[in-house]
Amino acid sequence: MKLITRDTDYALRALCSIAQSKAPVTSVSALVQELQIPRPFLRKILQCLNKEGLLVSYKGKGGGFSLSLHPDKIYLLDLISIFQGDLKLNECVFKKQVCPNKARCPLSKKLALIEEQTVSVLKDVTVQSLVNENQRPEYKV
Amino acid sequence: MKLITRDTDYALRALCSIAQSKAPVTSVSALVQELQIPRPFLRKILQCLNKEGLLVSYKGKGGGFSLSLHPDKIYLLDLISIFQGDLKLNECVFKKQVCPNKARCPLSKKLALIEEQTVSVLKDVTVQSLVNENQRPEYKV
DNA sequence: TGCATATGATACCATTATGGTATCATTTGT
DNA sequence: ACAAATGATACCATAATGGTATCATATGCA
Ligand code: FES
Ligand code: FES
Repeated sequence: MKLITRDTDYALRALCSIAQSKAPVTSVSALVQELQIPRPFLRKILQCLNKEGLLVSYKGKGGGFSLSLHPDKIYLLDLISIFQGDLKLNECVFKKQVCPNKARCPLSKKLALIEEQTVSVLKDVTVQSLVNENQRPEYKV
Repeated sequence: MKLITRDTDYALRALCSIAQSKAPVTSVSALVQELQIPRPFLRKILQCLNKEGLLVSYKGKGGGFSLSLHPDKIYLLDLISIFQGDLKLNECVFKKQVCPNKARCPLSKKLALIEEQTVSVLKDVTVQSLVNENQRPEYKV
């Protein structure tokens, strides 16, 4: 079971990379160079992030992307939401015949608890928390 | 993100149904009748559970399946393991260039924590815990 | 003994999600 | 004007999921 899919992953890496860049804008080429992500796929992802308001784009020569939010305000949970939809673990195990009394269903309760715990753990993972902090070299890849 | 896939779900329902049955063996026909699961798919699942040692099968007229373990010893986690493989949330976000220092990666730690919590919540979900207990009608479906 | 009824084994198929390409249009610095 | 960048969009390949189809084998019973 993948909690984080490829596009979310790539988006996260790209955002971290842009956040760490000294230049005011970062081009796709620079990111491809650094992250080794397939160029057209990365472009699609960045365009999406732009539409979602996480990036600002600059067209034309010397163009590229820059963050439109402080790295502290870019949450992994938002990326997951964008690329994978809302984190819903399981609506109900009994798909067709829905539980007559969901509130009393023990499994349903446990799934809800797991979801809650998961969100709680992920909620303070931001781009900021992944870069620079203690100079973690792994996130500069 | 689905924590529980269709076959795991169906297997769980079937096992609960067999556990609740008064008869010594339960036929596929009876289960199809009760659970409204596509017959050939259910057969495949039951054959799998038989191979895995969770069910005993009886061929021929009047045949069917019965539990080979006490419902208390049939864990949802085992079903998940059988049908979905081991519950690994994410080996590593950076797929190709693996972290030079995994132990220091904050995201990796969080994913491990989530996995741990998830297992911890699920580990006492057994067939027994889902049937009869307080006569929950929803699990008799 | 023979047959209906049940599971065992296995191969195949349809749909969807994921991961990725390809192409052309538009903007912009020089 | 032109090269260098992104915007938009349609398409494609692979794998996972969910499901079928078919034939072989075992068994209870008339
Ligand atoms: S099975 Fe639907 S909520 Fe319990
Ligand atoms: S990114 Fe691989 S363990 Fe942190």
